[in-house]
Amino acid sequence: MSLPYNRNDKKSIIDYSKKLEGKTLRQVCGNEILASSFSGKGNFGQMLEKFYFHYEPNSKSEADFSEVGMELKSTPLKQLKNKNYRSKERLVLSIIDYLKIVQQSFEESDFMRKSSSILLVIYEHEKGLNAIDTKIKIVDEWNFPATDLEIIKKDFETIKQKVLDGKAHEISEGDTFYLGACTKGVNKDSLRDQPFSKTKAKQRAYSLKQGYVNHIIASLSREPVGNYGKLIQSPEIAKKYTIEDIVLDKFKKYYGMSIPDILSSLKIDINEKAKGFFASLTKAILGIELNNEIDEFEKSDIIIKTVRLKENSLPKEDISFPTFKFEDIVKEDWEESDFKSFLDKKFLFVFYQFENDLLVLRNVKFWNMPSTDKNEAKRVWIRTKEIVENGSIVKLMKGTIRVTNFPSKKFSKVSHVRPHALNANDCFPLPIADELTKSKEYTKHSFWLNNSYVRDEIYLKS
DNA sequence: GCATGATCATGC
DNA sequence: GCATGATCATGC
Repeated sequence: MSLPYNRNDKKSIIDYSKKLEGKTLRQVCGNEILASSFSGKGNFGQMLEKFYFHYEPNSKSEADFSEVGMELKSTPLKQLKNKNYRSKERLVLSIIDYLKIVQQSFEESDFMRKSSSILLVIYEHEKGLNAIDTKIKIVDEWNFPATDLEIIKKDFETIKQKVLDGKAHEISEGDTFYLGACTKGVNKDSLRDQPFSKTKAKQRAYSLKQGYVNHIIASLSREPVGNYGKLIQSPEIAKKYTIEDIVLDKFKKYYGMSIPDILSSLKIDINEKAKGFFASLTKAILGIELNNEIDEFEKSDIIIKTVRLKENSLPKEDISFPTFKFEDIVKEDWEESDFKSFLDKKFLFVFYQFENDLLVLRNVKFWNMPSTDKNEAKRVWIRTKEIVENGSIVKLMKGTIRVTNFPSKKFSKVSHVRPHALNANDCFPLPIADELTKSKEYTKHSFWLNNSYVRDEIYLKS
């Protein structure tokens, strides 16, 4: 069958694909799709390959357009409340073969062979709309800039090293910066062999972090979504140093210094009372202009947490996460839960400690949660879900005092559940009315990391 | 002095 | 109007 494009000519493929922009699959190949077994309800990527590009969806180890080494990928956008578009999810690439990766260099890796050139079809996700009717917004080829590729190469080496250490089962997305190793499979529990351990490991795929996909979308649409300042100015620097090296190096100069001393040393004046004071101070130390975002952190989905330690080294506060909806948690599985997706990220902790009334910079740490502690967080999450499912939120203590059954600090050393609301009347609806109070709503709650956990496992751990 | 529940302040 | 990070109040 003759194709409407030439597989040996990259430009021909791109030109043909560009015709998708502004259209839906129904508009460009609706008749074929409706006549097929998909009947308009298939997965967007599969329909795109089969009915627009006319090849069978496959999971071969070569790129989809192997003749020109270009891989076809589609990815959804979501619209924010402020009408701006962002990537809805990470971009999942090829499966990581644990047996092969240990023998591959980055240059000859599956990642490079399949994903160094990507033809991206970016479409608008709308809840309830069939994939055949979603509007295609941007179509273009993506190649990684040299600096990003150096960072991705280091990410690849990090993943490879974990497999070499017999720790494929402990891999986490938070291990790396731009290139992640995300779980993948129909069954999330699907397990695979690894070469240097008898423990089976979850199947994982190379993936680009959601923040990195946002960066790609902004670049391709030529509509900058914000102003960015860079920590790394050239591929040569990216080759020589990791993001971690650079960040630690910038902070180290100020270890032991009080905030007023750091401010005067930086020769800047930031309002110490302002809400974003610590975020501004971090940017200033990193040499990023205050109205800019940190390019490398945005692309890496890094969460910065500033912690103020008391003189006895216990953080003054626990660390909160966004409130969860009671109606959502009962529908979620742990693997897909919002809480887990936070704990899978990479964190940058900045520790200050009180000395009398002054805060002194102690140190900074990149951190992501070890898998054993994630199991502990899972236990907290499951207990919370059970309580909401059973409608057993409130209980009586000593016959009169009302307390919640939610997992407290005593339940787990890692995490607990606590109110996070404007006041006690600031509520979310309950899927099942509370047995004791008969109420169909309850004060907004969120998951917190225990301050003692932050002290013992993040601050004090070398 | 800490755990738990409650609330505040800011900025988008 | 609400999310988010920060802080307060009380009782053990």
